[in-house]
Amino acid sequence: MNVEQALSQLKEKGYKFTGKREEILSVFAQEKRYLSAKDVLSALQMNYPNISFDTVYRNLSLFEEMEILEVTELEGEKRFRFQCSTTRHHHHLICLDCGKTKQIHACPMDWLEDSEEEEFQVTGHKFEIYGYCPECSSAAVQA
Amino acid sequence: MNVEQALSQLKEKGYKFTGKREEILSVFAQEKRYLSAKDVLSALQMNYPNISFDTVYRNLSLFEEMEILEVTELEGEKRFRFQCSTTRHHHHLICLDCGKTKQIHACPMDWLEDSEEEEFQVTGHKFEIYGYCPECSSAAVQA
DNA sequence: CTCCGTGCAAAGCGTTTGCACGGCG
DNA sequence: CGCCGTGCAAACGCTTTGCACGGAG
Repeated sequence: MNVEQALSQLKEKGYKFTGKREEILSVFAQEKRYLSAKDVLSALQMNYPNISFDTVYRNLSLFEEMEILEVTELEGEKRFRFQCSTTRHHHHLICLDCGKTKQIHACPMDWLEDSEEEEFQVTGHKFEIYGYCPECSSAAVQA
Repeated sequence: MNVEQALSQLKEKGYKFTGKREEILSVFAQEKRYLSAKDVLSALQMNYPNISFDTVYRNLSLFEEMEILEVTELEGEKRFRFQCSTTRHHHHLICLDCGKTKQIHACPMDWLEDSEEEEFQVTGHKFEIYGYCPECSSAAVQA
């Protein structure tokens, strides 16, 4: 997935093309890490000083719905990142400082014995590993 | 862990014994599932009609700090449950409807190849399976 | 008698929604 | 030129905090 694909997906579904939408997408395309709504707002304020939280939230929700962005909830707030892969199921190591991620292709659900979940009607799961990426952990040592 | 142990732990650390604290603990001891602050408030309002959210939150935080309760964040709100085990690491299947849980003793961290996490300084992880317990899924069918 | 625990009220934070206008298609 | 996207403002839900009083130790 890249910005062009996302934009044409918007067009297909009858959503309009706007400079703000393009820029939100390019921020995610460049950063490739988890960002909060606040992060996105700050990034957009350079070129759009009057942009509001509403617009950011509305577009983030739209992109989530269209599966252009992945979402997770971390420390009480939603974080979004560009979809790594629409086809392959995966999990992440997540840097608690900068939001950078590393993919993990193994999924614990594959290893569970069926007996473990047999009584429950399973609808989803979450597996995330938290920590600090090389850059952020070395910064922490200096501080 | 049971209510008595929790109460004596409070005493040890110099915290006072109050009827509300005891009742919050007994609610968790009886329910043995994830409850939101609102759930706890409702439960306490029977015997303490004037109890406030502040008291509930303050005590939940205290119990969390003392490791009497486990916490997770689900659908934008904190949920608490009585500590299953202070010694053995575990994960849960969680019913999204009633908060009931089923322990899973296997931990995906044990199965990961070390290479996967070598660059990150890992501080924690979350593995939860969501779904509906037998009671709640049969209720859903009827509805 | 001394703090700690509590209720009240207000504020805090992230997020959502109603409204009217302006710009994309 | 019609409707979607936007900014503004207000409201929302969950949680936290300042204050003064009352009850546990």
